[in-house]
Amino acid sequence: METKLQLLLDHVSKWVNLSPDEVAIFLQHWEVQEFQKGEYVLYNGKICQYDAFLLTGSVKGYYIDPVTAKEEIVFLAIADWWASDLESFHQGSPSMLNIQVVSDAELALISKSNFESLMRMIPKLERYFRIILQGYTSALLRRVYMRNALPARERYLQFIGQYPALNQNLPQYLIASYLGMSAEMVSKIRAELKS
Amino acid sequence: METKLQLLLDHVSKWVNLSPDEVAIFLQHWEVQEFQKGEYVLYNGKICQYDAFLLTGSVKGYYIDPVTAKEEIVFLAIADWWASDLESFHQGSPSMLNIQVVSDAELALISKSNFESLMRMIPKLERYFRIILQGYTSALLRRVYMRNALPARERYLQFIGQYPALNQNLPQYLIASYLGMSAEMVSKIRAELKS
DNA sequence: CGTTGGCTTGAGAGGGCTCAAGGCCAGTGG
DNA sequence: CCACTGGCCTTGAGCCCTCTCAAGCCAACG
Repeated sequence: METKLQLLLDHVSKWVNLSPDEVAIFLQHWEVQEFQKGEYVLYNGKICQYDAFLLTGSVKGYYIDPVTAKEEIVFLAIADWWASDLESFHQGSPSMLNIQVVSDAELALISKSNFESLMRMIPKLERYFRIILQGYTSALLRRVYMRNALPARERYLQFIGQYPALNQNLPQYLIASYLGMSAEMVSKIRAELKS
Repeated sequence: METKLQLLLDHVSKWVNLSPDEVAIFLQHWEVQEFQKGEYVLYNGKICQYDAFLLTGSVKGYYIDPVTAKEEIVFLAIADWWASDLESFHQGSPSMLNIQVVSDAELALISKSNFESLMRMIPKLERYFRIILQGYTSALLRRVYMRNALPARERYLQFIGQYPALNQNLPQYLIASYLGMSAEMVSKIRAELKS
């Protein structure tokens, strides 16, 4: 069981050093759960019970547009990424998002109470999460900028340059929505790039 | 001097309780600086030396599009908001952003070394910054979603609903860029709303 | 009172969307 | 072994939202 969490442990260890005792405590606070393609990690309207780290597979976070009834991809995640609705998780508010598994996945999950307990027992993990969130906000600002300033083709090129792994592991209609363009647009850009 | 930092202290106190001793330590780590309209807090290409909290006034963070040579607003900030390039500040990398004062402002500034020192002396501030960043990521995700899913008019309506203070204190061509639309578009939407 | 910065208004153009039809697998069941 | 199905991608036609460009207006200010 613990071995599956190695990926998460490695991730944390990039930023903070944990003693063997702390590692043991850390591991006790998590559970690993397997999800199959199509299963939901979180339904919109529900409260997000777990913060989740992806060990394998891929998931999408999306919002259903109430007018057009179409899904809008808010985030995509593969192994080594975090994937949850932080606002709902930390504030106990109903989530706006659906989180669904795109390809069979293993997730490391931590409940709110375990999260709080972990922060109390190993305060330096606050630092880890602060640093992770800093990187996340930077990435999101870039995403906003790209969406506002760049035409579809440039956005797609930036995307495949920055996240080749996402590009290879996810169907392109999800990537299109993530990038804020239609699936047809991605198809046309790809065709144009080949020539 | 210290009194000007009261706004910041109040902000922090919403999330963590500081003892009188800790408050004293906290205050020693900051400096207050006044900026006039048009002055730059950060130039792109430079390393962001300070994390900054706005006490009064307003600032804009923008990026100059290398192709069109136009400025793209990445964030807008007024009193009670944070405003810096976190990536540059924490990683010591050259900033992509310019940060410029829109209307005369007072900023609470903390250097990188003071920031690190403060985290060492009052570790629970890690928690404060983690929580602040959580809220920030949620706001950014909403912004991405809105940009992708909503037409200009709806984005503008959402904006004035959510940030009336920004709408009232900043010229509309900045708001337009922030929302990812042209200044003319905002003008037309406003005209339409009045009728 | 001329200049400058910001807002308004209108005409024309275009990037990207929608809609629709068809192609290409991979899987499933007869 | 092969038709059938569903999911995904492709291609094309037409359209619309929003942009660009241009001109004019108004208020603030030196």
